Amino acid sequence: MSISSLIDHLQSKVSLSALEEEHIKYAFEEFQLHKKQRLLSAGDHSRYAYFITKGCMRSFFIDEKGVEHVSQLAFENHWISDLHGFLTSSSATHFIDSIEASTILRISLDRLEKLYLDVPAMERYFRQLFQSAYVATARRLDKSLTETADIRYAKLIKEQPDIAQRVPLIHIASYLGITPESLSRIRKVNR
Amino acid sequence: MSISSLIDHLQSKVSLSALEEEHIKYAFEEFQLHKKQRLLSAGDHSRYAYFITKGCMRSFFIDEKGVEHVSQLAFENHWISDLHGFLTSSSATHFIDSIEASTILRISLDRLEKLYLDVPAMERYFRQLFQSAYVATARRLDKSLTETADIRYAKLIKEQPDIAQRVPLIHIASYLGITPESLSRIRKVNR
DNA sequence: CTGCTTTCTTAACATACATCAAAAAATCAC
DNA sequence: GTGATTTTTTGATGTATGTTAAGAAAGCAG
Repeated sequence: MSISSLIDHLQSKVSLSALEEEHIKYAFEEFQLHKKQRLLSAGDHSRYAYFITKGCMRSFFIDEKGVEHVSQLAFENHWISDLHGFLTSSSATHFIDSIEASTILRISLDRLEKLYLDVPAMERYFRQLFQSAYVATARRLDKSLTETADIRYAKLIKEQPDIAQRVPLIHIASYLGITPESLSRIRKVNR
Repeated sequence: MSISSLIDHLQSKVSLSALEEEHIKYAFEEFQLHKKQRLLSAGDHSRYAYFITKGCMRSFFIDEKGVEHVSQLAFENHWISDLHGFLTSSSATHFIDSIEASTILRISLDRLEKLYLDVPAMERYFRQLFQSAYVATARRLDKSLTETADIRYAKLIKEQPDIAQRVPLIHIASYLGITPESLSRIRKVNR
């Protein structure tokens, strides 16, 4: 069962009693996605946060010119969601698509808030998760304003070598904030 | 007393008993900074998180070429710190300077962790704070990779008109990831 | 396997912003 | 208030990356 991946992941960060595990298991629903399937569209009511137990997902938005911009790339044991919409129970600004066939666990905001009360360690887990996510994003922002694209690409691949294998160039380029043509040129030079 | 600004701010987000307020008051130390004073240098042990009750601060790092890059601009009722260093009890990557004369409350990691246990609402407060900070930073990142500097400047000033009054152009430019010369030209066009 | 679609590469040219330099304006220290 | 320092402005020129276009390569459906 895919839920045990989530339990293992949570146990690696905070400790949980058997009863607490039951509360958690009860709060999530599991489902499958095949490759390149849409999970959420901008404008949809953003009801759920998603935990990936297998596969690879991306979130992106579409600008006024109709161009896609990838905001997140996420693999196993990571969360993906339209957080702003989810946390404020409003509509999504971002799309979420699978890149590979994936197994997902989802939780609604109601259930998550209930879980914070039943399982205080979950509040701790999410405080730490958001802390780390904030620090990581702040660093990514520092770099995006400071370093040239070729350096950002080199560091990304060094930190997450998976990405080069599992994510098409077109999405990596978008994640780095450059065009596929530019990334293709960057790759050529480093070859 | 400046600590009451913090208590008011916390009460606006979570509810606190009189006893809990006492725990909080006990955990913080207050001090003053004059204009353009250094609070933390890169390489220092990053011992504290700082809450601004009055004034204006910036955090920045210095790249290999010796150029400053502003990461955060913060006013009253906001936090500023070298979060990575603070949370991992390691050394700071960023500098923190006052822009205006400021009144600051500081808390050490030890005391904060104790506070999480004595005052569970603080864990909730920080979970929500990091949640919001993460969402805001993720949006800023989306924009920095997508929009041109003149649009980012226009939106920044629209969202935080204070900044144009209280922060020198040189630091706003850096915060936007452009040179002062470029921001000066952007301002000229919109005049 | 075969045609169709998507992804990747390459090239010529365009543009946003950086760099360098220097002067004007504002702020600060005494 | 006066000179020194910092900040802002302006101009000339350079560079990283975007845009447009088109073909090559890879992946996919039947």
